[in-house]
Amino acid sequence: MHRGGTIPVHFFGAVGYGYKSPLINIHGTGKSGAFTQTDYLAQVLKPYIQDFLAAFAAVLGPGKTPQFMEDGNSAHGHKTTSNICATWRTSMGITLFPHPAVSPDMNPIEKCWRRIKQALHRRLRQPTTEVQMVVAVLEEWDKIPQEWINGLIEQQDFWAFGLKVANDFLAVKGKTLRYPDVRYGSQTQNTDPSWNLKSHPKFLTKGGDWQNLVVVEVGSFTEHGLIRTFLAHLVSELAFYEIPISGDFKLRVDPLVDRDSVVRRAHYSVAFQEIFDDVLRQAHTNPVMFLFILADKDATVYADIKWWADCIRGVPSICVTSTAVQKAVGKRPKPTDRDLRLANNKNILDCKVYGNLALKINFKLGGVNHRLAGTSGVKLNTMLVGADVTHSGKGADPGCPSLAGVVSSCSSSIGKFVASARLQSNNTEYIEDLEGMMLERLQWYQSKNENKLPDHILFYRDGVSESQYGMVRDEELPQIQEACRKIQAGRTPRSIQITLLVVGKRHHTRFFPKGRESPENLKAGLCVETEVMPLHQFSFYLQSHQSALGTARSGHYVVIENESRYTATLLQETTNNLCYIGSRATAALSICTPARYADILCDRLRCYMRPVFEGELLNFLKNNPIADYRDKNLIWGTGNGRVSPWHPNLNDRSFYL
DNA sequence: GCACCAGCTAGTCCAGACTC
DNA sequence: GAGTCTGGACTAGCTGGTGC
Repeated sequence: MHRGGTIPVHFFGAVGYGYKSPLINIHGTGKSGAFTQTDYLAQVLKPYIQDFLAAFAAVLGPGKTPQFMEDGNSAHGHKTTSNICATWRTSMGITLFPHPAVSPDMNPIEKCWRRIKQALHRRLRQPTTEVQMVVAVLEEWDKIPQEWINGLIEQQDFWAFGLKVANDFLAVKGKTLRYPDVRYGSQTQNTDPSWNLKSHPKFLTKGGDWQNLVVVEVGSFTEHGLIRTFLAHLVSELAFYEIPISGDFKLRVDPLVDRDSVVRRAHYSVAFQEIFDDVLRQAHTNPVMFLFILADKDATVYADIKWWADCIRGVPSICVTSTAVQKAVGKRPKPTDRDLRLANNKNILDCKVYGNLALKINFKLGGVNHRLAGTSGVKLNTMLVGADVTHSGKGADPGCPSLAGVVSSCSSSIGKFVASARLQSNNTEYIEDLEGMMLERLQWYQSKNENKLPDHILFYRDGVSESQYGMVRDEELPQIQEACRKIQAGRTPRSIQITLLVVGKRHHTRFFPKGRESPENLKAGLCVETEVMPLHQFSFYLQSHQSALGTARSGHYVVIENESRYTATLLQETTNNLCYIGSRATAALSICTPARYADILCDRLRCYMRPVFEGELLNFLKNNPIADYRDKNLIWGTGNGRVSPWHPNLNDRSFYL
């Protein structure tokens, strides 16, 4: 349990009919005190659980076996049978009583935790230290009467109100949409929900050459031979895709991970600029792209690198952690010459790290990796759009702006998406300057299509809950329409037809195949549009991806506007097809690509604002207008008044992916 | 009628675990 | 490297109860 807002403490306890265990104070050793599988095994399972079960068995009497239930916390190790907790339980002959995910009401211990929290809230003198909190929780645990616990187990609240949980799931009819074929180079492949590059390793269009390869090691590596091997493999791999690399500049920057974010960001900015200037002096041309190899996985360093590369220098960048380097080198077969590799395709790209890096490198150099082989279902001359908003979260200035991002394509079939972004009022989900961003996107589309505007816009809005559908319809849709009117020189009626869908991933609807004893995920392409849908809403669930672990979550798509007059079937198939155009991986995404890209763009925007989120700039910025945030040197842009923060060099690139 | 509080819901971000 | 799922912590906003 965790008592939020004051002193965080963690406990383990067990209850049963006629039984209440001692309460054990436990401590997480993971990041920020997170409780890990190792902690659970060492602090709970090994020292206590057998005694608890034996004591409970004694209470139950002969012939009855205690049932042990855990919730779905990943530290309990339920996802595989080979982790340390599962292995230990198996070796001890302990079996688990099933507990449905996201169902705290199904577990009586949750009500005990709630009782303790409520009792602590009622105390006149609140604990002010961890020791006081531990003592207080133990006192409240002791006060819980066994009769009350027995009552929880006998009769749960929803039974008392006449509600019962059905023994069976609700049966719904679904349909399976076909996997679209994808095209790499000149080859068309019949795809599964995930595929690889072994049999079609040429990209659709090649990006530029990687001139002046600059490798920057951030931090100290004990094993330099490892990086040399990794780079040799990478160069060899890229040659296979006909992406030549010239130049070879390897440099190192000392990390400043423990310093405050302002000093740290300034340090990296100076160091990287020196490297850039040095390469320019020697090679007489600008570096095309930077490859950063990070000794440690550190989100703050990553944020500083991306801020410098995107906002200051305007150069594409790729970050690889030392873990990935080790993984890649360890798995890669011994390098052979290209002819041998061509003759022996099965040895190519057997390590996903090199393959994924090749994907990133090609599209960051301006290439296009693949496209759908047949028709996507998207209407002719359509601009695909994705939009999302992210908020500052805890720890930041209460007035810290939220960040809105929009991505768009220049055609309906190729997966290249470029972006616009804005700062906006704190914790505002509604996109305040959607009109301005849509105008930018339409102008870009026009510039790429011989001055023609799209006939249709297919707009996917991410991260909006059911209570906010009205906001999207009444406040965001009119902005999109206004942008269309403006770019058509005020012409009324507009000729650009808008179809707008809200995409939701965080809902509690799950689908399972009927008649299977062991639960397993349905195949990718599952579409459900009846039974569980509201009567007067044009919406559907679509599980576009194949989930290898856990219970697959379907995307929930709600149609807010349909000026392009898509039929339900066509919109479902189109949306499913659009899950296959993501450039970063060789797999169908769980939500359609424009929405996913908008989500990724917002993650990148958070990198730029990281010093504010870390609280370092609050003295300068607290409760200041958005313009002050926008113009501050070390965050959004460089204080030169740009609306989107990144360097104009990147306006035509999918640099944020 | 107003202020305050607690409880609840729904949302976000994050860490951890896992697979390809 | 990519992707996924899950639970925990935290927050905002709404609702209903209580006291003045």
